[in-house]
Amino acid sequence: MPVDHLTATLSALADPTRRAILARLASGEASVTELSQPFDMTMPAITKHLKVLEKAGLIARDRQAQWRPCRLTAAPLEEVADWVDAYRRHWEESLDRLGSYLKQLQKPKEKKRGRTKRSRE
Amino acid sequence: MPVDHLTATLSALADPTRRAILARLASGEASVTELSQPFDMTMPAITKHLKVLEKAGLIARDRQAQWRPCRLTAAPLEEVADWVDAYRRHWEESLDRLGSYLKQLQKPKEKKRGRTKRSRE
DNA sequence: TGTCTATATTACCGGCAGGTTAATTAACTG
DNA sequence: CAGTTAATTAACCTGCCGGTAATATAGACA
Repeated sequence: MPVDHLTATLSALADPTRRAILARLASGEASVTELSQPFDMTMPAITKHLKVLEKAGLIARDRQAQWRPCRLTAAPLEEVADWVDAYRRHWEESLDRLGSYLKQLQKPKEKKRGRTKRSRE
Repeated sequence: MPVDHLTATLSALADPTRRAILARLASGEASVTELSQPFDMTMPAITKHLKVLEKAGLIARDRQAQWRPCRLTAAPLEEVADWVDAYRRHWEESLDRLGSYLKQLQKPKEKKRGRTKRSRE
């Protein structure tokens, strides 16, 4: 129960079962029993996972008779997207470095040795 | 030590200390002592966090004399970005719903003629 | 009413995550 | 070589997490 919103969201997402639940809910509401079908796991376990997701604000629960269907509320994911996006430059840069490293492998260097056989650019 | 790559990454990111370490490394290499400065935490604790980050492939470690500086290797974050992006439609949709709800509030001309002096909020 | 169905709650357990202190390795320095 | 600095390892504690079984609650329906 971290006050930190992002931490709560990422903790919730860190479990594969919970991600699977979200994936299922992406295609529409579902009851707890429905949600528990694909998993080799008892219902209380699923209920616990749902509580974690609910606290993170990733799902919401309705109440129709004895069913308490869940639906996806994806808003907190935007915060995750924003956070990770701040690092986009870094992973793209490393791809660039890989690219220029490969390029550098196939053409002789220009800096160190003064003027030798330079190719274009 | 989950085999699941995405799970390892998200688990690593779920800790605020580890995210702070990544943020620090985004501005350049740092030694373990440097990294531990901002935190009220002993060095072995930091070492453990670094191990988690390293297993997730989010940092790499060099070796210069008795220092073992860390640097950011952000590649795994791309997987996170891709995963969360699959849900972008869902949170944007809910924003759309909010948007049209607000719009509907301030111009009730066609469908509903209400205009019953709602309190703002 | 009683019973069936769907779900939640309680109590419990094993294991791991995150922290500590103390000891240890590794590399430089005088 | 001894001493210092940097970092890791070892041993340990504690609390939470993910699971279980058993029980309770709430609504549907005979």
